[in-house]
Amino acid sequence: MKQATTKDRILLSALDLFSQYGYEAVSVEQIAQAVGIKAPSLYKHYKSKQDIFDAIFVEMQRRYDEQTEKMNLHMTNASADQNRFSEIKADALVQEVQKLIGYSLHDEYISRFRRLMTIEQFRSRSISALYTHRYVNRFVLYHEKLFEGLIHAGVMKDGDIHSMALQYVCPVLICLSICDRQPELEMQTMAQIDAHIRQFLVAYQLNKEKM
Amino acid sequence: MKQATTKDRILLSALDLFSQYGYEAVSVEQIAQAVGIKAPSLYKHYKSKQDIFDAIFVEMQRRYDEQTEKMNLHMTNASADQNRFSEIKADALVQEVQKLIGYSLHDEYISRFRRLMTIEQFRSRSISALYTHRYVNRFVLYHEKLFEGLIHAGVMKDGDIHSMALQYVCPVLICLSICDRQPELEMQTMAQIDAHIRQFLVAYQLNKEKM
DNA sequence: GTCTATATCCAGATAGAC
DNA sequence: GTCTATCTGGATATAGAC
Repeated sequence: MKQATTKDRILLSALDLFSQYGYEAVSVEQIAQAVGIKAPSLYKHYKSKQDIFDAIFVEMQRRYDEQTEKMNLHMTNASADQNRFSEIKADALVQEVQKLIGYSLHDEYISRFRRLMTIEQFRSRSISALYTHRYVNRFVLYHEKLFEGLIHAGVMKDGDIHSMALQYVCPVLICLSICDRQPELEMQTMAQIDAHIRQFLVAYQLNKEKM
Repeated sequence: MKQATTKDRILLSALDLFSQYGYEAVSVEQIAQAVGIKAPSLYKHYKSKQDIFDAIFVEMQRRYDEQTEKMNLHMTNASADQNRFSEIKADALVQEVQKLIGYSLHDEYISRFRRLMTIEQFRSRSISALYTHRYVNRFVLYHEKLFEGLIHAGVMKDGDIHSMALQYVCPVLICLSICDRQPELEMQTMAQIDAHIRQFLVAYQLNKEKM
């Protein structure tokens, strides 16, 4: 575990500023100031302002891949997740989702990068597509598979799995976006996620006694 | 019905450019060029670039109020909506939602302003709050009231109305944001909204025969 | 109300000393 | 690897002719 280099600190400061004000609105001098150096010194680490922006994307892609790899280990056998779900203890499920959301909200790289993506999403096709994939479809697709298995296992009511996945995932995503925008609402938003998950289970969990 | 003045055309062009690239990234010269004049001419209509930005917000607030007033006339007696819903013909409901979404997507002011809000949402508290209210809470609150009435009328299953409203509204909002980002996905996204609404009715509509 | 010319300013980036 | 000094371009905005 090595300490953060100046190059790393520049990247994080730039990410912080870009994610709040947008790329164009932030000057190189501001970034340098946040790091505690003068603007020209910064050019020893990155060859241009655009270079810093690009480096942010490379770094976040690296972190994303790293994370995805871990998750794959955790669920190559997607059945593992299904087993966890098939008991569907509401309390445990809620806690797990909230833990993930909390991480996603408070990690200084992940949350800032998501905000950066949000405000730069209309600038290029590739960013648009990346946004939809990473912040919407990935979660929907995961839950489609999960629900498919749960229906097959007779734990969940049958239905259109894509719509069910949307109904489960989208409220969480919207709550996340609210917290990104208004961190002061985090507690009450978390409570809404709690209620949402429980209501979803009421609506879609198969009541075995009645079968 | 008077034709658009130069001042109006400046506002619309600026809105168009700001909504794609952000305020800072757009130059006054670009706006002028889009209108077909030179930058200095623009200062006869607005006293600064910031003044144009502010005028956009004033104009959109005016349009919003105008729209809201119409809707209030249409539903001061919220029961009117409940009556429409209480029959809940899926086809009609789907069509109505898709019509609203289509309008919201293709109106040259509304869609651009929503994109502008999206990319400027982190720059000030007031914009953040405005965003959450206008693009999330307004719809959730409306459907909470609606569902409350429908449950009371015995048309819909009982449950946590806030969560139910989230599950109905959020997938639509997410689909809208996808279309804002990737207009080429509009058709398939509309189909997803269709399926979502039908699935929601399956999950939450009370089956009267079984009562 | 539009233009050309111009003032002013500031940001990104480089040169070169230490 | 950091600094000061500086170059350069481009942006906002103004002045004043038509």
